Amino acid sequence: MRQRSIFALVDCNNFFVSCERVFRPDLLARPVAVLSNNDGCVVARSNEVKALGVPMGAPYFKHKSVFERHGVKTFSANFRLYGDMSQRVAQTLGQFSPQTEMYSIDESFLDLSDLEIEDLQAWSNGVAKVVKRHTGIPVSVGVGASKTLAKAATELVKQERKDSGGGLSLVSLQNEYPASGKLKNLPVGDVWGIGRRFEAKMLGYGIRTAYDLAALNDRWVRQQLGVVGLRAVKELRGESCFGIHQGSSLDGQKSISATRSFGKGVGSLHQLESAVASFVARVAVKLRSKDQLAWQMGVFIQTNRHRPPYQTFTGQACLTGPSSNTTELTRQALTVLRRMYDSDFSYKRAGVFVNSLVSADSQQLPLVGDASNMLDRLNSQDRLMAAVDSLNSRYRGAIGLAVRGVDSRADWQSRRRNVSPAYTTSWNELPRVGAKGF
DNA sequence: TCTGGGGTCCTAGGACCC
DNA sequence: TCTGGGGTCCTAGGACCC
Repeated sequence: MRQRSIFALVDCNNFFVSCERVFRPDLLARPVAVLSNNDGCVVARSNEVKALGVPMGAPYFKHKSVFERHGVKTFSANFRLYGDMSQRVAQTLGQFSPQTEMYSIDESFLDLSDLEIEDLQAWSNGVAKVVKRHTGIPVSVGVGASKTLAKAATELVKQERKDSGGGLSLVSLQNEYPASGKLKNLPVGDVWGIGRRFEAKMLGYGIRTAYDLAALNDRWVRQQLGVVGLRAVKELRGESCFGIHQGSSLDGQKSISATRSFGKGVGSLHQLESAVASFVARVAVKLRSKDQLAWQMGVFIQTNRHRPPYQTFTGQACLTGPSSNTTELTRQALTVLRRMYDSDFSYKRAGVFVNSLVSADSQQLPLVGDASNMLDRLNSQDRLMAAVDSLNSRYRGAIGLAVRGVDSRADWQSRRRNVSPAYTTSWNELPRVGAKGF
C-alpha cells in the first residue's frame, strides 16, 4: 500500500531581484525592483519595495515618483541571467529528491512521499540553507500533504519576509487537517487556484481564510468555483489531487509563442513584417530546441489596449506538414499578416504562436511522393537550421532572414534602459574585479 | 508620453451527425 | 397539441498560474 503523499515546494524569494543582488551585493539592504519589457510593469520587488505598497505587475510610470523618492534601484528584466540562475537552483534541489518538477522559473516541487525524513521542519530549513549557500538565492520551503498545502506553507513562510529564506512543514504525525489551524493565517486569495475573481466571490460570502475555504461543503464549492476550485479545496484538506511531473511542467507543452509590446505605436506594414519575422525566428528556435514540429501557426496584431477602440486581428495558417523551419514559418506568417493588416490602425503589440505540436522524431512522412527525396530535403533543412542555431547562440542574433531587419532602434523594439550584464552566460559582460560591488 | 510575456484548463454553446 | 435526442467536435471566453 502506498503511504500518504508528501510534497515540498521550493520558491525563490523575490527571484529576479535576488538574481540581481547575487552580483550586486551592494544592493542587499536597498530597495530593488525589476521591470518588464519596455520597462512597463514591475515584475519583481524586494521586500523594501513591497513595504512601499507597490503591487506586483503595477505600471512603472504610476509609481515612478515613489521609486525616486525612496531611491529604488530598478533593472530591466534580464531573462538570460534569471534562466541560468534558475537552472543552478534546480540542480541543487536534485540532491534532495529524485522526483523533482520545475514548475516555473522560480519554483520547484519535490516529491518526498517515498523518502524517510524524520523531521520535516528541520529538513525544510536545511534545504533553504543549502540553496542559499550554493546559489546565493534565498528560498522559502513549504511542506504539505498536497501540492496546494506545500504552496500554502511557502506563503506562510514568506509572510515573515525574512531575507535569508526559511522553511515550514504543515505535516505532523499526530494531526492532519486541524494542523491546518495555521491556515487561519492564510488569506483566501493566497490559496493556489484562487485568483482575483474567486477571491472576491468568496469574500462576498464571508470566507476569508484558507481554513474557512477548506471547511466548505463540496457541492457548494463545485457550484461556485467549478471543478478547479473543488480540487483546490480538497487539496487544502490534505487530499492530494496533483502528482509530480518529473522534469519540467512545460515538458509536453501544447503551444509555443513569442509576443511583444512595441516601444512605440507601429503603423507601417513593413515594420510589422520585421517584428513578426523576428517573433517567428524566436518561436522556431524554441521549437527546434525542444525537438518539436508544429502543424499550425498563427499571428496576431493588437492596437493599444488602454486606448479605445481596442482592436485585435488574429489569423491562422495550416502548414502543409509539421515544421520548425524558420524560412517556411516566416513565409506563412507574413502571408497571414498581410491578409489581415489594416493600415487605419497603429499597433502596439504583436505575436506569433504555434500549436498542434509533435515530436520531431515521430514525424510522419507524406503518403505521396518520393519518401527518400523528402528525407534528403528534410535533413538538409535540419542541418541548415542547426547551423543557424549554433551560430546564433554563439554570436547572439547574428543570422536571420533579411525581412527581420537589422535596425535595433526600430519602433517595434522594446525599450530596456537598465539591463544588468549577462554575468553568468557571457564572459564579455563579466565586471572587472574591483569594479563597484566586487 | 509611460500599463509584460508565457502558459494551462474548463465551460458553454453552436454545428453537425445519426 | 405538437415540433427528438444524444454524442462529438470545435471555438470563444473566462478563470487560473508564474
